[in-house]
Amino acid sequence: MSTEPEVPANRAPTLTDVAKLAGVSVATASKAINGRDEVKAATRARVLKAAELLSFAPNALARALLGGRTGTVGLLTSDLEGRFSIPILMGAEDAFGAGEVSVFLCDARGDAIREAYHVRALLSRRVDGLIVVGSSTDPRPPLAGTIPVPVVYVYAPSADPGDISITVDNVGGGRLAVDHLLACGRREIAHVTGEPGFAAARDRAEGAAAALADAGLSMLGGKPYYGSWDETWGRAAAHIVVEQHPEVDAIFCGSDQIARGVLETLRDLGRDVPHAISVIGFDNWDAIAAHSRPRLTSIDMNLERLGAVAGRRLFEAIAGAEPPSSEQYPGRVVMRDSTAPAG
Amino acid sequence: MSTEPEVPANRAPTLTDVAKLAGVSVATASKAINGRDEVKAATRARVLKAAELLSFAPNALARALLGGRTGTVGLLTSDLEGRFSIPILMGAEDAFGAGEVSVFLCDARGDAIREAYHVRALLSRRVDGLIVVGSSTDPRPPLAGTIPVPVVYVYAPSADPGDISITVDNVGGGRLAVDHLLACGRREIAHVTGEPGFAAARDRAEGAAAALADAGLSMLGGKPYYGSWDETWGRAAAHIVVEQHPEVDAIFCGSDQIARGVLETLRDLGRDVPHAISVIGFDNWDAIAAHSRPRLTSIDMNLERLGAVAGRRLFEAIAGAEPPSSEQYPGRVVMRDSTAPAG
DNA sequence: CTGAAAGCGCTTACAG
DNA sequence: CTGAAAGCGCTTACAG
Repeated sequence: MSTEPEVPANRAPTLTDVAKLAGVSVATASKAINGRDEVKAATRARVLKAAELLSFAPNALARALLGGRTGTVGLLTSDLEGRFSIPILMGAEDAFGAGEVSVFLCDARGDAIREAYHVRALLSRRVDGLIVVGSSTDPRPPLAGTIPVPVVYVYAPSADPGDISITVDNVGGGRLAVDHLLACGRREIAHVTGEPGFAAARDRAEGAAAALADAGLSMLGGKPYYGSWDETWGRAAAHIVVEQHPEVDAIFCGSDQIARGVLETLRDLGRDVPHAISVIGFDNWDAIAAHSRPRLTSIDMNLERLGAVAGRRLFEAIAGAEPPSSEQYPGRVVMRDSTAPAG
Repeated sequence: MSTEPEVPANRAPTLTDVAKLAGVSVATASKAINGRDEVKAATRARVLKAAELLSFAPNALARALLGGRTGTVGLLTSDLEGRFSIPILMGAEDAFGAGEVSVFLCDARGDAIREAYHVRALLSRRVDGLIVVGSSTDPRPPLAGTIPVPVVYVYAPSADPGDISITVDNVGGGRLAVDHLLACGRREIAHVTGEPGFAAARDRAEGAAAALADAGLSMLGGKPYYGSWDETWGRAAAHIVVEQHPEVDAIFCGSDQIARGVLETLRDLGRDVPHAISVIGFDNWDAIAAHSRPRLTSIDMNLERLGAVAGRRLFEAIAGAEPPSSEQYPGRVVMRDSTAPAG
């Protein structure tokens, strides 16, 4: 007849194949491979060599079927395009990737139906937990239905205060920006920002106002210049501010794109940035901030850390730890060349 | 004694629970749930109601253990940060998400060790296939080791021509850009681009040169102005080009960031864009292209489609179709305000 | 049309 | 120290 190969070519080698090749039972092979210490050294060596020979990789599905835990989590984003999701996602992936956890990525595209569909699929794959990444800092509705595994919301908090949400401290971020300008000796500070419909805009403005109040000052014009998040508004707003308040010596912008527009207009007007007028942005978006003239000082919200924290909290919750409560994280100032003491 | 609940509270309901509640065998419950037609309508109804009642979701792991296929694929990126990966990833996620396939996301961070580690993990989770997303268009080494499932490389081709690679046609993209400028009646065309160490730079330049040659023209200065991919180089290069070739009437830029810098310098110099000089970029990066002055015409490489194609090809390969061969996809011109006929 | 039995690849008490 | 047996949750021939 034909020669009988130890292992059929067309399928992944199983523990049975390894055991056969090593001349032991599957039970023993299992113990050897998993480093249990009730195995004679010589036996273990034989098993490991056999596994090596067959490039055996234990079937994680079979394992999961037993253990209860699968070592997988779902990462649910509502908007991959938005650049805020990406660093968060990287942070989370990193927090897990270091361990034994694999991450399912699902983009709901901002659609509740798609989201529900994805959740269903993830649950049927028996993920150990879920991370929900929002695309704005506004609260979002909690996941529909009863979710039998821990869930951590990140960036956008869940509207249900009972849920675990890891968010950015935008009020603190606004404070940070203004405190930096104050440290540069600025007193006549305007705030140009995005749409007031966004919590991010309102929160940053609130923080800015509070920092100014603490210094006995108020915002130039008495309130923020609300508009949109882009450069076009930044350019227009700079014209308005300079005209209405020629004494302006600093502008805190709600985004780097706005700041970029402000910078361009100030350049067109021949204003000296950073000395006559200092400008600080928000987001620390490298592509925008690192190549403007001058290069833009900005607030970085440490989104990658945020993702990593979310990953760790989920991990803890899965491990059955005390359900962690919600947390807010502050940002930091990244100095470039658009802010400096008056000179 | 105590009341006996139909299902213990603390674990996911199983098919056995459903069967018990419906008063049938697990075999019958399975058939009912899977829509096999050897089940009496009334029985099926009872089973479905029971499943509904328990919010039963079939355990995908157990299913996969049988069927051979898991309905999962691995998406291996080398650099999530790079903005090229994201649209590709969205396209792929979309191609799969529509079906029954879930996607594992792994970021190797450009590290071969991490990559090997992730591949190992994915294989032990028995993914049905792998998509490898590169971060530049330069060929990359194929995955190490023997991979027992289909692999599709996207954006960066595998260095092994026997592998399936889905890539962007950068030569064609360079052609497209120059053809557009020629259509605008331009004849004195310079090419400012990034580092010559990148295949993307060389390929686009090659396409540009070919299109010019076809029109009986050659590049202003005889060759591309190579530099770096950022705005700073764009600004510097524009000065150089204008000085060396005052007759310049169009500049093809190897990236939108370069183009943005070029635009700024031309503005500083008082040159009328698009009429005196037309400028076209590459990448169609909205944040950069849509807010410049004037807004930038650019080549879009349709990366999301690229990802979707990769997803479909992998799908076909998994289904056992003829191993698809490698493919290259052209881009398209996205008109904004920086190119126009001379006026 | 329905159900008892075998089996997917593994791990874990439990004997020996 | 080693192995036979049961079982994780499901599906699929095979009887009835």
